[in-house]
Amino acid sequence: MATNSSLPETSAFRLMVLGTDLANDFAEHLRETGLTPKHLGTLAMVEQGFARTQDDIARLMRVSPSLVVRLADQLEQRDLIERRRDPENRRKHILTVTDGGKSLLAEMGALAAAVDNELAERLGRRLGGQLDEALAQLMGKLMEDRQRPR
Amino acid sequence: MATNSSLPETSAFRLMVLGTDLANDFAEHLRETGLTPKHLGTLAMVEQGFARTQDDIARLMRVSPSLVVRLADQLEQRDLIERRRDPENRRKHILTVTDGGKSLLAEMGALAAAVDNELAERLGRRLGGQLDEALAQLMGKLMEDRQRPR
DNA sequence: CATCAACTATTCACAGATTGAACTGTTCAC
DNA sequence: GTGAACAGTTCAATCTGTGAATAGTTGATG
Repeated sequence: MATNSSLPETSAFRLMVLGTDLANDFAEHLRETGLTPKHLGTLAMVEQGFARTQDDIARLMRVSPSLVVRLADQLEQRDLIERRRDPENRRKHILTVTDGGKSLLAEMGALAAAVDNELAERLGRRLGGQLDEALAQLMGKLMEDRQRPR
Repeated sequence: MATNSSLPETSAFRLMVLGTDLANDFAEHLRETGLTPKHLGTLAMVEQGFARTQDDIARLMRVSPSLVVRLADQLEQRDLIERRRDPENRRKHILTVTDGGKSLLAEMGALAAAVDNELAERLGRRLGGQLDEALAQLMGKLMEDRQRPR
């Protein structure tokens, strides 16, 4: 019966649909800033310590290095991040989130928290908690997997 | 403490990241066909009975009607769907998935099932099952919410 | 039944996102 | 010291996705 996997009945598909739909929500709320969910992802990865350089971002988010240049350019223009050369390895740019960046993250964090509440409401406390736990674990594993291997 | 919602620690954010990452996986596997995850979503929504017309697709996936035209064009060119006028309302195009379309869905379903297995493996049977249940409920609610309201 | 607004799909031109190739400067191995 | 690999950048080209304008269809309203 495992082989009777109608695509729409899989968790993978549902995760994709729900995730991209949520990305649309974030995109809508970011529209006025001229930023995209990828900009937000960049900001979050840096603040969280998962990424230090542009190369890290490219690997974690699976986008081309040239796109990361653009994302970083635009974030820098808006004073949301700073780029400075790594003294240890002058090829690298070390990224840091500015106060403005943290403030944007907080704002989007509030939106995310509202969504979380809606999820909890829809699923009930118990199942909602399980979802949180599962997602946290998967996210952790994803970040772990992408730390080194390309 | 609910207000100390660091964006990267929210389920909403994780759902977005994991979902879009998964969409990349699907996109990669679809690359040879020249299709995108949105094409796949269209196919799935139609087969599943959530969508009958192009307008339904636009509403469910939150994309512009003009994009749906293109998606449908390309799916039709590849004989994955059929478009025929609704006799009851000749403005509408009723969409149906062809055998070829079902075959592609099955292929992608196999990929999705493999991902599901990996999820189950990573989370353990119990938590994996909870994730499945939560996603199924959320997906159902999403489809329900988008049946009528724009 | 004539009119007009809403609905569904379409076309088109455009803005924005993303990539790959070519290049610069830097580091590291030999 | 030479050359390969690495981090970042630039540029041109492609692909996605949208909004505006349009056509045909339906339904409501007078």
